[in-house]
Amino acid sequence: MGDTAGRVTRRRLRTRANLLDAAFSVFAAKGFGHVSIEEICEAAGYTRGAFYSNFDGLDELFFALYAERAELIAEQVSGALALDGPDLDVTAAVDRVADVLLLDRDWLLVKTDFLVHAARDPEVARCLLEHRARLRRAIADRLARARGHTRLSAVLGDAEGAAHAVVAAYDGVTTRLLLDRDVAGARAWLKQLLTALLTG
Amino acid sequence: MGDTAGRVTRRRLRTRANLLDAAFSVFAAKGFGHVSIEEICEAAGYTRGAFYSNFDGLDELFFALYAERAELIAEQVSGALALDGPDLDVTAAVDRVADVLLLDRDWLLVKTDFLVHAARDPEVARCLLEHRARLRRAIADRLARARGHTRLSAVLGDAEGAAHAVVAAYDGVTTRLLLDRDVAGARAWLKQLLTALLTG
DNA sequence: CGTATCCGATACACCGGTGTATCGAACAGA
DNA sequence: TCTGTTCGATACACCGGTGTATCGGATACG
Repeated sequence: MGDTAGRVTRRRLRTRANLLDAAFSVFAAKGFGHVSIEEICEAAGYTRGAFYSNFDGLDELFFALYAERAELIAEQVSGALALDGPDLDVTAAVDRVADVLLLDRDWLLVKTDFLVHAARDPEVARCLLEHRARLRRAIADRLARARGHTRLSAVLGDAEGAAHAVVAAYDGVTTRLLLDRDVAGARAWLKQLLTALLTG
Repeated sequence: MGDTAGRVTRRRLRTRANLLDAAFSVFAAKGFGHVSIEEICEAAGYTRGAFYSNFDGLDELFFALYAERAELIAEQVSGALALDGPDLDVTAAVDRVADVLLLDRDWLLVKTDFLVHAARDPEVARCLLEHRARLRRAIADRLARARGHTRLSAVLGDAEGAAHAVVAAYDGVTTRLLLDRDVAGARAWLKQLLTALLTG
């Protein structure tokens, strides 16, 4: 915590990372709120001593965990969006983004847990909203670049509106995937939905 | 539980209902998984004795609670769909349904908690999927009836596909509403999305 | 190497929730 | 009103997780 000027400490980083990894699995399996600190420590092969030395409590760990993974995903999405030249068709980008977004069911589980958490804590909600806004902006930019080629549906308004729709579609498909566990189907369905929305 | 042939019991029904009502508020406020049996009892004005006399545990109560409310919503939606004659335009139905679906934030919170729960328990998931399928069928029927008037977007396929899209849009907007708490905005946005999807 | 520092394991006291068994009060039916 | 049954309050034993304080071994650095 109080990193006033402490030594660099190599071991600490490893155990912290191990705890985070273990926590991810446990959270995905049982859900935040049904997980004890001890469970995580056991899964990681440490004792509570290690935990309290690295985190203030479950909430902080959960938040750190989410932030870490969310950042990772965001980078992947940005990468997938920026991949082709300035004026290729949207459908290719849609394919790549859909593949990235619906990669890992465990991540969707944790993400949804975090959503539920944020829904009850305005502070956390603001943070999540900001993160989503960043993603949305990336999408909107990409859509704007493609405007010359594919006319966007007029009902959705500008690129910002269309980006909102894309995110909504993603969230909707996520819900379905959480229930039926059909990743391939979800991807196909997401692509179809996005196509319907963007090339309407 | 073991209602072999017990007397009709009038008081029991009231306390059970009271417990369910209180549980709804508590679950909405804190989220399943952060709620103790005692909290619910306290909120309802009973002791654990009453609770264990009516339910086997938290899970059963939560399930009963969800089933009760979900049934209620389903009826309201069916009503909103059936309201007009056999061949009015979809937009009116869309308006009414959107108003019904995004009525109560607390319900969305509990519903999402339940989703998260179902996502980790195939048994529960099957039940939820069935419930969703029933709703979807009602929507598909309604859309099929309107087909003569408004041509459905070809990308979505038949009425079933379109109904899937409607549900996905609803889920997506729900997510957003959970975060920004803007009910009016969410409704407007849902209507816009559905319009874009159905009249594309 | 030596050593000052850091990290994480161990032990301890504590608390809140759980589930059950029991008993008095409320209630339906005659 | 009387009575047998049901409901729910109370009391009890119990457990699992929490957070802290302490200590020995690991680690970076001179």
